[in-house]
Amino acid sequence: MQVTTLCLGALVFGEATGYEINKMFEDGPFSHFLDASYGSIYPALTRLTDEGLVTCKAEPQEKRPDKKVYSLTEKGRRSLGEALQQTLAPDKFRSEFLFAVLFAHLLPRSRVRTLVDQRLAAMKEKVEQMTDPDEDDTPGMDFARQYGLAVYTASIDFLENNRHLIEEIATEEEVHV
Amino acid sequence: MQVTTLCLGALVFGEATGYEINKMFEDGPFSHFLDASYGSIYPALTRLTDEGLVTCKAEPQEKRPDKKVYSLTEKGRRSLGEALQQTLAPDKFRSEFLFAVLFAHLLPRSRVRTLVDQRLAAMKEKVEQMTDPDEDDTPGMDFARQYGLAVYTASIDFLENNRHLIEEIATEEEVHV
DNA sequence: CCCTTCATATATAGGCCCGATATATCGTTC
DNA sequence: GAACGATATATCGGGCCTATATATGAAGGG
Repeated sequence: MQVTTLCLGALVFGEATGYEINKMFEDGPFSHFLDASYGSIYPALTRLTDEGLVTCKAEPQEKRPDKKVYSLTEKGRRSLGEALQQTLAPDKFRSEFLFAVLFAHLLPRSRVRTLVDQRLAAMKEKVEQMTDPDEDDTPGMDFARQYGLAVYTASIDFLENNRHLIEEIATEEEVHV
Repeated sequence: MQVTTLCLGALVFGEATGYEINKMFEDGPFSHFLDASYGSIYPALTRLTDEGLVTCKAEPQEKRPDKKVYSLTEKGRRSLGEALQQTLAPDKFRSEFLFAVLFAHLLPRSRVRTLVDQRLAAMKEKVEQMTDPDEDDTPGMDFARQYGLAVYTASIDFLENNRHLIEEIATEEEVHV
């Protein structure tokens, strides 16, 4: 699924600028399970406009670049619907943390501890972000939020209960350099 | 973290060909939390050879392309160690399934049910794959495997217990096309 | 009161990476 | 015997991320 399709999805929730769509991926409702950035969003919106899947009205602003507000067309809505009928890519999880863990026996114990602490902190922050529902969350967003909470909670529990396993196999602290 | 670094990591477990490294990402110990494919692995190995981080010995084969077996050099091992001291990228999760769920209210109920069923089946297959430890697993691999099990189990539980939430908001089955 | 930082807002260039494809052969299954 | 999958390397096209450029107002710290 390409960024163009993700942008169509973003616009289902109302008209938006490229800047606002980017925020949806950075902090907003998409941030927990999708990503896309300026380098793909702006070209995607141009392509979508060319194909008639979105419309663009430029709102002139003084001393700022024109704000380009995009809205979904009927054709765009249909196109999203079709994309959601296609086979979806399987969920994908990428973790450099687990990659590093594979080499725990080659790393100093302090480093392994730091890695676990950082991972735990990051996940706890995510949990805090996701704990309070937003008023205007759609039921789908609410489901995704709770799904995320369940997964992060399980991850935190596992890490806290099993971190000793990898910390034990790490290399002893060296007294001399 | 680039594919070159991931290849260095793969070679810590012993010498290997590009083909075998690819398998580590496709079915092997890396498959649950990393990905890389031929299009990046082969060029990476060439670059690593040029930089002296790995060595390559060609094993001639009859009626087959030469098998190129790569091994880590001392320089390569140090390079991996340094990479593991750098700040690691945060874990990333990408789910087209959750994207689709955001639009559950626009989809026919049968489609939503299919999506959930497929997701559950995929995760249960993962769990089965990960349940039995391999003899020659390193402790790090074992940890990663158990971590994965904990997360997938929690995901499955959540989905089974909450699927009704999104199935209820889906569009009623249409009797007429 | 100034300076830095952050937020708003669009856009592109460089480089990395995935997916598909090409080539060649053998073993297994239908 | 036909089709398919595994073994094995390699490249091309296109998509995407990171960093950067440009411009300004608001807010906060010193």
